[in-house]
Amino acid sequence: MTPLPKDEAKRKRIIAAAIRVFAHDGLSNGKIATIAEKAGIGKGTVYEYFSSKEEIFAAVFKDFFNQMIAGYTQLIDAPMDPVKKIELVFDYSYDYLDQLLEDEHGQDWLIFLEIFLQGFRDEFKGIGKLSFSTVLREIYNIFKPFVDEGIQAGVFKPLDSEHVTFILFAALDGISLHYFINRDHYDNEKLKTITKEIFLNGLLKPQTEGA
Amino acid sequence: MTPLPKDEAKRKRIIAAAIRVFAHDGLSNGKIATIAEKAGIGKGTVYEYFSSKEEIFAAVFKDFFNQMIAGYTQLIDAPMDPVKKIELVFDYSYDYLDQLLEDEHGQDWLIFLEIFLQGFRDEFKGIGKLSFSTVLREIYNIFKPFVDEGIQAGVFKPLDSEHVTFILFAALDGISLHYFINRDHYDNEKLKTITKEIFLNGLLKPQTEGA
Amino acid sequence: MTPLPKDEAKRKRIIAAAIRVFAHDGLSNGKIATIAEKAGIGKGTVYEYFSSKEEIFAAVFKDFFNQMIAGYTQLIDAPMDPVKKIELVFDYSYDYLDQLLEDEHGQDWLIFLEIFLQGFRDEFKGIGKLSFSTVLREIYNIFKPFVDEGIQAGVFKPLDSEHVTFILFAALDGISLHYFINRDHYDNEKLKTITKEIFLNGLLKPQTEGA
Amino acid sequence: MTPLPKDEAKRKRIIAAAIRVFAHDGLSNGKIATIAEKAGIGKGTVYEYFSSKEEIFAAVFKDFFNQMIAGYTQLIDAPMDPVKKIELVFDYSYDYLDQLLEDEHGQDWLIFLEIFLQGFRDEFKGIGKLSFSTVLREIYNIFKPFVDEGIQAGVFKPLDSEHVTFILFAALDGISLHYFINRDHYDNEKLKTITKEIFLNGLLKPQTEGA
DNA sequence: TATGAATGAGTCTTCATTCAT
DNA sequence: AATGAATGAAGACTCATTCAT
Repeated sequence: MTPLPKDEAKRKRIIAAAIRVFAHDGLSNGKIATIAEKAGIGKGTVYEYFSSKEEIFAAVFKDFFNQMIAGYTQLIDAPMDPVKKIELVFDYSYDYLDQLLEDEHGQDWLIFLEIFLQGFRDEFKGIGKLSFSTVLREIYNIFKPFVDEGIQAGVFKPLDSEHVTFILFAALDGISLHYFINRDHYDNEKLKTITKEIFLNGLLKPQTEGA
Repeated sequence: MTPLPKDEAKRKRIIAAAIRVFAHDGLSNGKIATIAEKAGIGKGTVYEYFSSKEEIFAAVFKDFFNQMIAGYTQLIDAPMDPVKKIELVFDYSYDYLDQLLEDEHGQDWLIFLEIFLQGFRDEFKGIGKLSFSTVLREIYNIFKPFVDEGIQAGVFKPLDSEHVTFILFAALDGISLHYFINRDHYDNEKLKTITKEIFLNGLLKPQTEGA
Repeated sequence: MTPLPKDEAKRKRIIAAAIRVFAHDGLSNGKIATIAEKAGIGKGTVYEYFSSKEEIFAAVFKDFFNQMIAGYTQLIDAPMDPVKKIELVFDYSYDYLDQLLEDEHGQDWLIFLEIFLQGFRDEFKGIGKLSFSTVLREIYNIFKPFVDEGIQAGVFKPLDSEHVTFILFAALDGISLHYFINRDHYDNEKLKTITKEIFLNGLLKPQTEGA
Repeated sequence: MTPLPKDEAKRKRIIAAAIRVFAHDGLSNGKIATIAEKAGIGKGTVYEYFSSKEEIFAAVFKDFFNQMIAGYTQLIDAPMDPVKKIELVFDYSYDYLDQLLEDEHGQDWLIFLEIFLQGFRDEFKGIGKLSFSTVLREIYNIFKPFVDEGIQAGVFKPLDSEHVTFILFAALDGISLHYFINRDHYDNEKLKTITKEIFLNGLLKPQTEGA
């Protein structure tokens, strides 16, 4: 029916509005009317760009991961010592969250959980438009190259890099999640230091004494 | 109002049904009618035991964490070398999930995310009956004693145990989450080994050679 | 099925409770559970005495008018000058209301309106168990004898006593109704005086001067 | 929330439908679905114009009294001898009811009682949006000017006009109420005559003989 | 006889979606 | 292309009534 959307900027505005609404109110409780309002357009117009609420969420889903992938990729791309990179990733995660939670859109981060939850469910039910697990593995693999690099260089232990990156990202994700709600009770700098202490040393090949 | 009826078994049945329904369909989409049906009772009867959908969820919330706390506490209680305990906790988590996901109630685990999400949101909005972050810290603290123990014994690095336990549990949680959806792509045994390798060595005090 | 009620006192207690509940909450909003509670019995027991909510209301209806008829009849029965009787009736109505509204059951009087309304409706729909209009005419007729008496004695104008009593009671009813809600703004004694002044003089045969 | 849609005609249709439904079925028993159906619109549309059932009733309430006030005001406004006015008011009330009850919407009048009852209750509970007693006094005061006029002119007895108008309207209201259900048993003309006979003569200053 | 736990029919209300303008 | 009024399917919750104890 609808041939194709037109105004790409408006489409973006809808997605941005949807992120905030879904994050704040949840997927079920987030209303199309609210999204339209926040996007500054009429309720009916939303349906010129997306054929259903579900499709809006799919777009949010895609957008969210694209941004995430872009963020990490950029971070990782710079030529750098693998140890430094890991440190960078952890520092970045903590600081990114701190900055995110500071401003008025702090809650936007909840969209991550919402996506996670819905992604899980859709995958389980086999109705996911995108394979959630595939998207996740795509992200894990961002980290894989520099783990490989570190192993190759003999700095990291010769572990299976696929599994290592899985653990790294999963752990990082969990820490972000918990930091999100508990950051008032913990010290950013201490967490950074200890996190790196544990993960880095866990990864590092023990120094042959005498070396 | 309702001075709570007596049939405690029926109450449990409702909670059990609610876990499955909320996990499968989400908090908003899970219908009271479905819960009643799964519990084998009439729709109205649910309201003899809980005054609202929200209250059912609160009961699920409480029940879930009590079980979780009970599970870990039991695991940790046995007198044992701190290093072994950490190994045990990680092994337990992987195996527990494997077992959980095996049977027909595999999806029940999603209730965890649902609780997480709702807990976050309620806390943000200041309407949480229970402080979600407090409950979480309660769980972190299950692990704290044996981290303390390990530090005391000079086996672990002398890090701040409060922050260490936070990181440990948060990481474990993230790993569980991701393992949940991706376990088909990763090897249980390999993950166990590598996880312990990283975390344990990260925690362990480097052996002074010659000592 | 149910052969016949047994404990007459309990039946009365139920009706008394029902009056208060229906008056306070309305016929639709008044709950059987509340009635049972106020009557100090179990919810199921109510159904041993009345087969339905509607039947309880019918009993309240009957009870209410019986009491009303008894009250006015007693007042009217005493041998007395017809003019004095009218004065008595009006005084009685104001004072009765004042006294009624004083105590904690002040709102009970609302049952009157509830009955009125329901009586109207049932009569319209032809489902009234008792003919509401018949009951009302029964009450008008309590007043008829002394209007007749007054006319006979040549004190009142020779008007049709049936229509006069209708007007008298209907007016009295309206005045009670309005006094009920507005008594704070009007002076009891002034109202009494003026009411009698208007109605009595309206009824009284003009004194032939020179008499 | 709803910035009230524009179709004022539709709003009126809903109110008109609501009057009939509430009058026929009562406030609690009158269903939104029925109102919508009678208004010829969809169930959901009702909520575009009113945010709740209660608000519909409030609108009916306001509408009803506005009409009543308008009716009496118009009647009273014409320059005329105060005695004639009272006669007019009483005649008007009887005839108005006769005409009202003639057509198919005869029952609509029951809404008056419904409003009365609800107004009472709300006022008692202190939840009335409009003060019911205030609205009533507003109506009493429509009559006050011509009572004053009559007293001033020396035609009426020098009674307190505030209390007189209260009694007049209250009595008139009661008479209307009872006439509503009992008009089949009484003669319109006779009632008119006798009513005026009683009230007018009750009010009129006795003619000084010799004058 | 008395009870209250169980029940499901019934109702308000919400909101994604449609469609006439 | 944009809009928002109209819609009805869907769902939480209430409560009169039943019935096993």
